Order: sequence, then C-alpha cells, then structure tokens
Amino acid sequence: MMSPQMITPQQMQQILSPPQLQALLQQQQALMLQQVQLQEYYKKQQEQLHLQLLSWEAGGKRGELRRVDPHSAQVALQCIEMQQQKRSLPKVTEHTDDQESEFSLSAADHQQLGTKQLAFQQQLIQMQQLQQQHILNLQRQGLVPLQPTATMQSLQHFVPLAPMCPSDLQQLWKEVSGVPSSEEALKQAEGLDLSTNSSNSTSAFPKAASTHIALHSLANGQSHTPKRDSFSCSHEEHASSHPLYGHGECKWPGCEALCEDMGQFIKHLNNEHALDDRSTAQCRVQMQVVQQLEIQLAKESERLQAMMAHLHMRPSEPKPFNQPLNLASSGSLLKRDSEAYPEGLPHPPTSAATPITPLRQGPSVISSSSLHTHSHSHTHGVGPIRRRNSDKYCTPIASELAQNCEFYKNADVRPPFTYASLIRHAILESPDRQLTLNEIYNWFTRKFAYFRRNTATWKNAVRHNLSLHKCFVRVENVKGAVWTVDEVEYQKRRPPKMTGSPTLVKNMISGLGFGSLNASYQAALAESSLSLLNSPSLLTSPSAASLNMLHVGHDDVSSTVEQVNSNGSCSPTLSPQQYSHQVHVKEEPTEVEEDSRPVSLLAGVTHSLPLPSDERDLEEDLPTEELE
DNA sequence: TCCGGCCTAAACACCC
DNA sequence: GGGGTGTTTAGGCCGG
Repeated sequence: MMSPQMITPQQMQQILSPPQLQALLQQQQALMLQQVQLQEYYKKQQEQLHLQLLSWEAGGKRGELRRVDPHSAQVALQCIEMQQQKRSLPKVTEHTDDQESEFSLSAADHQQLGTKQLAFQQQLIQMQQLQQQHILNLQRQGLVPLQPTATMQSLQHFVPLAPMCPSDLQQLWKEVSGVPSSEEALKQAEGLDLSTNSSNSTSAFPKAASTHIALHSLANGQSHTPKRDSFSCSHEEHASSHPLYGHGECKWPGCEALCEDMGQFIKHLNNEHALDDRSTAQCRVQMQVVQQLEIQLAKESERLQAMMAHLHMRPSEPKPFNQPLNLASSGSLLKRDSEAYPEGLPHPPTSAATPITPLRQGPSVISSSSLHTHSHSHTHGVGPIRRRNSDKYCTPIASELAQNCEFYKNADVRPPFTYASLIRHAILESPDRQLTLNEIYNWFTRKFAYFRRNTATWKNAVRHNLSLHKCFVRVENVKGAVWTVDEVEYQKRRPPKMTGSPTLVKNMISGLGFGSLNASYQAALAESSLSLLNSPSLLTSPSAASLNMLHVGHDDVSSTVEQVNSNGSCSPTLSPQQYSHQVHVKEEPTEVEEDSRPVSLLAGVTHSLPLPSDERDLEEDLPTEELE
C-alpha cells in the first residue's frame, strides 16, 4: 500500500471514505494546533530547564535528577543532549558506540546516574500510575477511546516529551545517550501516523481534552510501542520464536535493536538485557503496565456486563447517545448532527458507551467498503472509484447514506455501493416502493453529486442493472412502467461471501488491527439485529435470539453475519428460502454464551437495540435487511 | 486457474 | 428522427 505521502488528493479521495476524508482533514488541523502547542511547550520547558541545568552545572550536580520531577528530568536530559550537540556541555562525552541502552555520559555521570535509576524509576512508576488513573478518568468521560493501543498510539504522537510510560523511559535513556535526538522525538510527534490513529487522534478529541492529555501524557508504555508488549524477564531461548523478538528486531521495551536472526537476538538479549538493575526496573514497569491493563480490563468487563444486563432487560428503552464517545470513536461523527440521520438508521457509534467502542470505528468511518474498496481502474473510468459489491456486503448502505448524505450530496465522490444496491435502496425508500426509471435517475442525482455528471455512463448502468438483475421487477402501471424490488431474488443473487474464512472471522472478532473491518462487520451485525428486532417472525428460536439476530438472511448483512457464525458449513448454494431459513436456524451453540462471545458481536447486537421510534419505523418499512 | 460479481460500454429494439 | 426506455452482449477487473 502506498504511503500517505505518495497518495495524491484524488487518490486519497478514492481510497478513503468520506468520513475518513473529513477525519483526516480534522486531524491535520488538530495536528497543526498540537504542533504549535508542543513547540511552545517544549520551548518553555527547554528554557526553564536550561536555567536549572546551568545551576546544576555550577553546582556539579548535574546527575541529581531526583531533585526534579521525572518530567522535568526528562526534558532536562533532552536539554543535555541538545546542549551536548551544541558542545555546551563539556562533561558529556561523545558516544562510544551505538548501543541504545548505554549511557554516553561521562564515567562519573554514568555511575552517578546509574545509582539514581531505581529511585528515578520508582518515581516514574508512581507517575505512571497517576497517569493511568488520569486516562481511566478520561475514558470514563469519553474523552479517550478505551482501546489501550489505539489510544496510546494516537496520543503518543502528541506527548513525546511527557513522562513516563515504560517505553518513554527507554526513550529517555535513548535520549540520554543521544541516540535519537530530541528533535527527532519532536519530529516524531509532528508526524501524522495515518495508519494507527486515523480515527482516534486529534479529530476524535475535543481540542481542550487533547491538549490536556498531551501535557499530561499517558501511562501505558504499550501505547508508545505497541509491539513491545511482551513481558518477559527471562532470557530463555525459544527454538523458533521469542516473545521479545519479532520482525527482525528486539521487542524489549524501548529497545528496537535490529537482529537479523534469532541467534543474534539471543546474543543481544544476553548482552543488553541481562539481569541488572535496569532490566529489573524495566520488568517492574512492565508489570505495572500489565497490572493496570488487567485492572482496566476487569473494570470495563464489569461495565459491559452491567450494560448487557441493562439492555437485555429493557431492550426497547432508547439509549442516550454518548456524544463524547462518539467523538472518540469516529472523527467523522464530528460533522454529524441530528440531520445527518434523516433516515434514522443505525448510528453505529451509539454503542460507544460500551467498552468495545475502541475496538470499533463507525462503520461509515472506515468501513470495509472504504478499506477494501479498490479502484476498478478502468482506463476509461469516469468515476473516482469503483467499489466492488463484495465490499458492500459489509457496508450498510442506508447507514452510510444516512450519515453522509450531505457529503454525498455535495461532494463529487462516488458512493461505495453497487448500482444494484443503490437502485434497490432508492426503490425501497420510496413511499410505494416502486419507482420509474426517471425517478430512479432523479434519486441518484438528488442524493449524489457524483451522479450529476457522467449521466450517460451511470444511467446506462442503471438501466443495465435493472434489466440484468432479476431482483428488479418491472411492473406496468397506469402511469407507465415502474420498478420494484424482489427481495427474494435480491438475496438470492447475493449468496454469502467470505464464508468460513477463518482469517476474516478472526479479524472481525479480534477487532485488533482491522478495526475498520470489524466496524463494518459490527455495522452489519447491528443492522441484522435491527432487522431481527423489527421482524419478530424471524425470532424463530427465542433461546438463541441473540445469535439469531446475527443470522438474519439479509444480503450484505447476512453474508457478513454468516461469516461470523459460520464454520464454513453454510452453503452459498442454498435457495433463498432454504438459505433464509437455514440461517435463522443455524447457529453455534457453543458461542451463544455471552461472556465468551467477542465483544464486537455484542456491540453489534446491543448498540442497535434501542432505536428511536422513527428509526424503528423506517426499519420496519424496509422489510428485509435494509440496509445492506 | 476458475468462477462469479460488478462495472462500463455498446448495440439494438421498442415506444412516444 | 430524436429521446427515453429496456434488453443483451462483451470485455475487463477483482476477490474468493
């Protein structure tokens, strides 16, 4: 995949969904603010610490970092390094080697500083605990996504100078040794990592909150180096793998030493991470990290239980939207207002109050149709993008349209849906569920700026689709011919996809690293559950209602849902009736247990339970899935 | 590699 | 004849 820097704006538009584009813009704006704030803050700290350093130098106490708080100490050390580069600190020697973990101070300083490490780190741990509490509070307030990794990653970019997650500690040591300069750290802070925090970064935070967070830092070192989460103090060797070794580098917190092979890594491990005070302290820090995460997990699990219990007891009770978490879960939501849901379709992030929120992003934000869409790359293509229908199997069209209707109305962006899906949606959206061709045309042009041009192309495509797909039935009317939708045929032509793909299932369930995919699945699940809620007849197996919700035979949704629960046994060759029936019945009893079910699934089920009445009305209007 | 879904393009027929 | 509508075919791309 191309790096963001290499993507042209047009390509960006093609690749990213509208919400993503908006989120990106917001990110950039917020990032600029963050940069300014960071630079100011850094400059301020630098000046302040410079004065302190001068006094230390005068008193020969430069190594006594305990006199200052860890944060100041870190900045001080950065200043040391900076001044070293400016040759203003003669006491600091040149680097003797490239060992990141080695201090490069003078021998006396090295020894003195070494003796302070443990006490220093104890302070850091205390700081860390306070910070983690702070984060928990922020999470409670919905200001910070709950997913540790995403949260930390996103925030990490804005808190390079802040103390003191474990990896920051390592970073500090690096900085003491001068390996990566503080300027680099600042650059790192200024860098926009689209791959890790597209939805969770600044755009997801109220400015004040993000600033606040930036200046207070975060606690969890995993954020800083998510892949360095392995906790191991042992130097045991593993024949083929080692939890501290991956992708050719050492995963020891704060150490990214490149090791070509396991042997080299083992040597590195024994040399650089031997049993000493430093390693011990690092283990201790890592233990703190793990403990905090466990505590957080327990708390969030408890909350989830409570929420589940609450929702199951009163499923019809509307759930208030959690605005802050909406913001946190989806940058694109920032642009939404109540009018953005004209159809009252599922508001994906409304489940943001659940602990799983961080695992998901608004389906329309980074939907699978966004991530998985690809340019059809027609040389003669008229549209910016061609999105395969298979993508939309995971994408709720009504949801997306509802949430981004203004966007599509004004932006010349091709909607990420097939013609068939759009036509069907247009027809089902009409009062009589039938439209003339011209009305379909009008719907397209009314809803999408994109279809206000290239009329010959897409109109031809519309006609082609109407004729080609059996699901579109032409009915002679008094006023002429109108087109209706045959849902059975519509579902028939869309057999389950991705059936039994363990990888996808795994990704969906884990929700880690494939948040968008997970989100789209959840959206599909949510909508399938909506359909279920509005289709009591589908509840043929009350005992497994919650899971049956996932089996509603709904084209895109059903195919997606099928994936969720299928072990590959579901045949896509079933007739619509067979299929429809079968998916209602088919289930995996062993997965019904809520506690053991992936939270992402629960999210899809739970968050959609309460719907405003108007939304339910609409859902009821759409007899089958809706909303693909 | 094969297959199916999707898209675009185009040709053709029919009707007003 | 022109435009709109409807049908059909072909070719290409892509993911499973």
